[in-house]
Amino acid sequence: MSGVDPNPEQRELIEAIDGLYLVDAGAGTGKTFTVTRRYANIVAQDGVDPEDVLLVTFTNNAAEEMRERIVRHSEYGMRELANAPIQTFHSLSHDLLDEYGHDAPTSLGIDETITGSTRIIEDEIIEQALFREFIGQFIDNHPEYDEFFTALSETSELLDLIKELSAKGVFPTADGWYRNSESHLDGDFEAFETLFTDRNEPRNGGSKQSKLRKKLYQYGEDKTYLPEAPAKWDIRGDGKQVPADLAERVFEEDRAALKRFVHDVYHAYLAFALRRNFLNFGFLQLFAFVLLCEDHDLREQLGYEYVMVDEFQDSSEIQFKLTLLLAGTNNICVVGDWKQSIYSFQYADVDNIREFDERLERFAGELNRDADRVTFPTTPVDDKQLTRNYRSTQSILDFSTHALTARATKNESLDAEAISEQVTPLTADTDRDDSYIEALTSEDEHEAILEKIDAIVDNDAYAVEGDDGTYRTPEYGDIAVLTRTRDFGRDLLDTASEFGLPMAYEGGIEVFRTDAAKLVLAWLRILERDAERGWALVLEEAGYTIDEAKAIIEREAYPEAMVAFREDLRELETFGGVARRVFEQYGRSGPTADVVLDTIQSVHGTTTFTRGELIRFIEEAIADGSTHDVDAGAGTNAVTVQTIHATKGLEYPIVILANMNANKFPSSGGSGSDIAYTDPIGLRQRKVYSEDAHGVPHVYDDWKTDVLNRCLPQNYDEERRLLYVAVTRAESHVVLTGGTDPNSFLDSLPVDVEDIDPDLSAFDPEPGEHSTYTVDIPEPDGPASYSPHTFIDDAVFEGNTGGRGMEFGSDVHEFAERYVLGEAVETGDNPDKEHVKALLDSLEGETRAEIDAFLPLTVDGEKVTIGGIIDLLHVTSDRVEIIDYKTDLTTHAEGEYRKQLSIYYHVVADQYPDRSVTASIFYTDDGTRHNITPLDKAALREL
DNA sequence: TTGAGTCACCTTTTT
DNA sequence: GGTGACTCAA
Repeated sequence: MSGVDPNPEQRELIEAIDGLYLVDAGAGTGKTFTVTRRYANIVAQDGVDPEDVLLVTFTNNAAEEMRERIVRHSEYGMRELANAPIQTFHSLSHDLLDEYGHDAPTSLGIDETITGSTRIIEDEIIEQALFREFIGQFIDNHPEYDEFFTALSETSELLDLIKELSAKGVFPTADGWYRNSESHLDGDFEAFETLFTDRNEPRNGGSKQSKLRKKLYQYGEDKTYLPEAPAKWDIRGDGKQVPADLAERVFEEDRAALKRFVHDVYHAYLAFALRRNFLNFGFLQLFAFVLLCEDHDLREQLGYEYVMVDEFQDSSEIQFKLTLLLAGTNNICVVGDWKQSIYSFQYADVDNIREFDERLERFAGELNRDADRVTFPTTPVDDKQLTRNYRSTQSILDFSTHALTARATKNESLDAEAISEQVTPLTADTDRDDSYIEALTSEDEHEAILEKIDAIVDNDAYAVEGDDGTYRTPEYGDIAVLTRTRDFGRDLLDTASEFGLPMAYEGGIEVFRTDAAKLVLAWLRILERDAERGWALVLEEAGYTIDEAKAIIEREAYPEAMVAFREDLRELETFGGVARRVFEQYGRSGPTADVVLDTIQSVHGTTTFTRGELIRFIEEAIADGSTHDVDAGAGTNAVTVQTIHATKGLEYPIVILANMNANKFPSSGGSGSDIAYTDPIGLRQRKVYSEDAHGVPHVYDDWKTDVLNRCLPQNYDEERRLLYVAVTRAESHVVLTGGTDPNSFLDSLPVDVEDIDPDLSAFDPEPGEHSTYTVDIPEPDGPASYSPHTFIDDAVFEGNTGGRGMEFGSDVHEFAERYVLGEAVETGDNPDKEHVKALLDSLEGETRAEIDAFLPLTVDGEKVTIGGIIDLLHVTSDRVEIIDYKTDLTTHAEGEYRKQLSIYYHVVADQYPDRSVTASIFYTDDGTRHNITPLDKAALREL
């Protein structure tokens, strides 16, 4: 980092405070230093207070850091700056809506209000659940859109689309689209045609077919088109190119109905969210934007005298526009580095910074169309650069620029010259340059990395700069292993632990997707009900073939040692104990096992989960891929492992960029595309709906969509920027590593790749400090009035068991089904099965079952068959509660559930005439419970 | 040697 | 859905 005095470039920026500035601040150029000094300089003026200066960051941590550093270098203290607008776009939007936004929704024709109690939904999983609830109701209320829903494979695609639209400033009003945002939905044919033509150029001087024609070879493969779809030969033509008029044929399509559908879903979801008193991050900005657009007085009153936006390459389109609405003068300074834009999946738009001038002009024009909203001149924009790098050596900086032109695939054509022209070269501040830049591949990449780390540590040749500027030999804590994927980091961590090398993972980890967690889950399932899925995994782990395992499970002739182990486990009192014992048995002692253990212990420590509930918790965690934050304890001398995304903004003396493997990095398909205006933003009907001769709905693929998708080129620019970010984290040395199938980045970077055969037989790392972990456990779902013991999935809870529940797994369900179907099935002394059998036997009338429907019931003397078994029947001495757990409203609608529960209600009420019977649906995702007023028998018969 | 067609393999990041 | 290794033909 730069010293106390700014360098000339920095000084120039610190002192240039009036006017429009676009600052290209490369990695390690002292950006935060400069921004905080500039802020101090601005507020040092007479008549300028911190309230007049808006400083936007992208994370709350960054905002706090800014605040602290400003305090150190300005006359203002922490107290005076506590309320200064140094914050993220999201928290700023939140504050604005809190104070002024009560009626903002009316501008979009929504009669709901935003209040101080409106929650911000941060957890994606929770929002998905709310959206599912919403969409279930929407489907019920809008039968006219059935055909669109039939054509969707996942309704969650709609949520993704809505979030993307809100990030791009496309909002629905009561009967149309806000301002001119509809144009985004139609796409830009000219831009599309340019792409199309480019991709349709024949190659090798005209002798080779165009990329597009080759791509269209697969046209129609694994697809079902309607008969009017053109044939493959018609699409591809017979020359080297695809017929030029294909662009028009696939682009021109009447999307009016589709737009109406998206509009209505979008608008209804906004209303639903407000009615349910929540907003997501995107909607926060959406309403803040609407508020600032509509309320001219507020905007003028608010208009900041100075605005600075840090990390501008991470901003989205709506955030750019918010910046313009928030600025009262042209004293705007945006600081960033397009080369470090790696968050497109969070709707960051790299063109905000790359094409700043053009966008500024255009956005200001759009905002000023019907009123003077941007009252300051948008030119001239003064470009500034920070080019002195205080982090890395010159050879690392030079190497890093090659990352931006590295080929992502073997045959990728990219205009290296054009890219290089956009790169502002950085100059290292240090004269010293004895950097190693190396690359290695190995059949065992993990072990090769360990060997390399061992070779680096305490090796004078890899000296690193110490705090005092002198050079010293490196230790574990100087090294970071960066990877594209979490998976690789996690596995590497386990290998390191196996060999005793101190290493710590930092960031979110999918604890329950680890092998260790899956082993614990398997044994829990075995303990619970000798579940097949548990035994299968355990037997496979022990080396049995699939056929052998099947035979063992079939005959329930489990290996003796395993049965003995199971009985051992049964003796243990806590789940933590079970997990620990399983890890001992399997020799799992690595950090991943520790995290799993910690997580399980805290789950059990903070709640009173039953074993079945714990199983379900783990199953859900696996399905969600939910992550738990893992942090290395401060001050530990261990190698750090992180994903590249997690490492942004940090620096390490030595960087090992691992997992340079095909299909992993770059990931297949690249990371998001830059095609915002040519693409009609996902607004393509993928499939067409019709009915066959029997009236059965059929879903067809839409040939135009298929072709259109193939016209859009793959874009690996962001993957290259990731590579760039990784390399520029390094201060002194860089090592790239790959496995047996290295990626083409390795081929095209100017570095020799050595294939090595690691030998760790004599490996004896110094003992380092192993890190400790903290694990965040989510609160369990469920209403407070219910003890977790009543949450028994697939269970019948009998009063006469004295309050103890029994849990039925899928094998019990299967038993129930086959029993009803009249198959000869044995309960095998399984108490659960006997219990179910008793229940089924107790039902009056002839039982019958159909495929996928296995609990036969009699209502009013008539046989009724319904699919699915009720989740919980809670029987006590004076009441019976019927509870059905739902997480998913997409397949059924609430009305359907009401019908099902009503049937149960009558059956149960008949069986227990002396007790009060209630029926309710419990939505496990948001923990709400809805009581169902049962339909009466006459109404049921109608149905 | 070059190009068209065919086929097996793999699929992420998180404020 | 995309890549790259493969086969076969010119």
